[in-house]
Amino acid sequence: MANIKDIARVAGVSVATVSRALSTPSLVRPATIERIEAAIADLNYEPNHLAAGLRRQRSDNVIVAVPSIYNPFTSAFVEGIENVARANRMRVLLGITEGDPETLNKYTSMIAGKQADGLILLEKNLPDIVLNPPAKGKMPPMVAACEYPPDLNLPRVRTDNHEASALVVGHLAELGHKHIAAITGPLDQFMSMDRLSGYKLGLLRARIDFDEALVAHGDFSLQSGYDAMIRLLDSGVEFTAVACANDEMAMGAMSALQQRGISVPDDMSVAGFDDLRFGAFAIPPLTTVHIPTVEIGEAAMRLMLDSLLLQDHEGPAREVVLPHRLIVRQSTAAPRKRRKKA
Amino acid sequence: MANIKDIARVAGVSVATVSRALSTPSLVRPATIERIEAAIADLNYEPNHLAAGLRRQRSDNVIVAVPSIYNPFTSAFVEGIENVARANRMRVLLGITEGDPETLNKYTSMIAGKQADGLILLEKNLPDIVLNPPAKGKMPPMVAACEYPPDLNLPRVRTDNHEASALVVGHLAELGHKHIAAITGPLDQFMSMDRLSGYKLGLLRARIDFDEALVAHGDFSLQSGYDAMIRLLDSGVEFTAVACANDEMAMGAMSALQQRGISVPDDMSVAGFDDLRFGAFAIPPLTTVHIPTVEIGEAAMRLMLDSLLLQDHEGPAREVVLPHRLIVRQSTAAPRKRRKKA
DNA sequence: TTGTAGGCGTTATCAG
DNA sequence: CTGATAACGCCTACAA
Repeated sequence: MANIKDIARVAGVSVATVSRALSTPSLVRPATIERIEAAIADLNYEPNHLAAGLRRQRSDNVIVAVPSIYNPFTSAFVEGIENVARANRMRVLLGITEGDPETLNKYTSMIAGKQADGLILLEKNLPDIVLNPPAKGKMPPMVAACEYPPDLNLPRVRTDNHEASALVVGHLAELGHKHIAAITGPLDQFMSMDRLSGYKLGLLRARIDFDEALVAHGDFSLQSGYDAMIRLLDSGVEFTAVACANDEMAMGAMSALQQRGISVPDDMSVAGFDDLRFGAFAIPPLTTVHIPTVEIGEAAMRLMLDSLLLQDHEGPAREVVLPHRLIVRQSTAAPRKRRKKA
Repeated sequence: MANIKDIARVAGVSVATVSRALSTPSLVRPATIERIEAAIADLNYEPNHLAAGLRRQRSDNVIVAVPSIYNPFTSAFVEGIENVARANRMRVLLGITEGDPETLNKYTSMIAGKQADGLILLEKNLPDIVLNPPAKGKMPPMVAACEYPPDLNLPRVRTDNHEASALVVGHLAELGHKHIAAITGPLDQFMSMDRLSGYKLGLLRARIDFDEALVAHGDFSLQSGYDAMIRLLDSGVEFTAVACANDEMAMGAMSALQQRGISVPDDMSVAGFDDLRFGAFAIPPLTTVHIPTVEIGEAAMRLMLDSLLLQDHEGPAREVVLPHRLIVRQSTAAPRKRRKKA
């Protein structure tokens, strides 16, 4: 493979000039640039990114830490991140953790090892380095694109899960529902907790008492939504609506209802969260909260670019909150009069 | 940041020994290794991957080129690729192309530029370098994880879309359907063509005449499945079953049918393709063909690792074909007797 | 506007 | 088993 020296020789200039022609063309005479470009085309030269990176101490990669990418919710974030990265000559290194904290820690050390310049977190876990900060100024650039404890001083982008969840419950209450169940996500995630507390807030605003028996826990998967709905149904408590912590569980729940012969929305209203594309084509189409997932990814990557530009990553971190909005479709409706369930 | 020289000094050895201790510990006396490890822990040393890469002329990255990752089908592949990459100390660089051939070509030149060691293709397009091969031995390592023209000499992994599609149609015919429609993918993709020709093969085997009027074209999206079904319905042709080229379109089609008051499977059987998780929870649960998407990704990455080990990438390329299987759920059933549609 | 030269941090070769 | 040292290819003062 040709290198910068070869180009210099063929173009009859020094390597410095070639390097400048490539990175700061304004400093080089146009005629010289032309000769250099001809040589580059001739020799099929491609700058060695490893060598440049070693010299400049940066890899132009960001790691995205995500438990799994095999679901529409997280892959939307990643798509947004990649969009912005690509537009800024950076690359996205996929860091799948499978929820393992040790794997996550490896991603932070990859930054020290110059395999990447920063880390975007889409994970319930936090790397050790956040809890045990190293010497000042040694903190790797990090951005959080999901819910974390509020006292955490990290640039972050998110939506207001708390409010959004209350919004859904408000919608259900407005329709006239008095007994509104919830299917939550795994409670070791801040996002799930936020959505659950939003559910409680929604009840409070509607002056409906919270009833522990109406809360079932899932893990955000279709199957867990199905299972949670079956448990709710079998428990014998009365309810006419259910607010699910994401669309997948809502669709799982609808599947369970259909199997039990309970009609949505006539006998049961179901609401989701996230606005996956599948929800619009569910049967019936799913009422949900739109979360701008791709945009969150884009904003996260922009925050990362900012961090990379800044000298130190100390000081109060920026927080970007993106708007959600309720999307009412046909899976929610007013409850039937005096409906009783076995 | 500490470097190998610092470690060498603190441990009282030469840099060569440190390097060996890290990469080939068997060549170093255990006691020496211990001293080195102590120094590494002391100084919080992390090997500089850029420097190592420059020296060894490899980045330990693979690019995966994919039109978009924001859908369950492609993200499953990528998940599989990452799984195997991670287990082999390699990283996945996300290369989203948005279907743009120029972006794809950039990914091939990134290999020349040592940003990555190889390219895994999950794209309908082929990079120019495949069609205009450079000098012998200069071909970057590539693996195809999707359908391409059969004469293409690239290591590849796939399923038999042709047979699988015929299998679905066979299932429908066996149920007694005589008028089986098809909703295809975009016909500029080999995969769509394969699935379409499999549909024709299935008809042939069932001794059913092919009818152009029963074929509607989509683009693999939910919306396009919905639209295609509406077109089919509005065209006035008679049919009692539809084989869709993927699950998303099948679910879009079911949504259209529901809206038109046509019952699945009583009035219309619907079959999908891919076995997305959503299909199992669709209403009714979707009959489909299981494609081992994650496994295909894993196999593709293994093929890539093999390519990287081999000196030259010439000679006949390996092909791995993974098995599919029909999954019969409730969206398909025998047609109603003497059913007529307006 | 251009050239010279000293690293960036490793690995690998060659001696010992 | 260990050490000295020459690359790997580029960038960037500093000089001209």
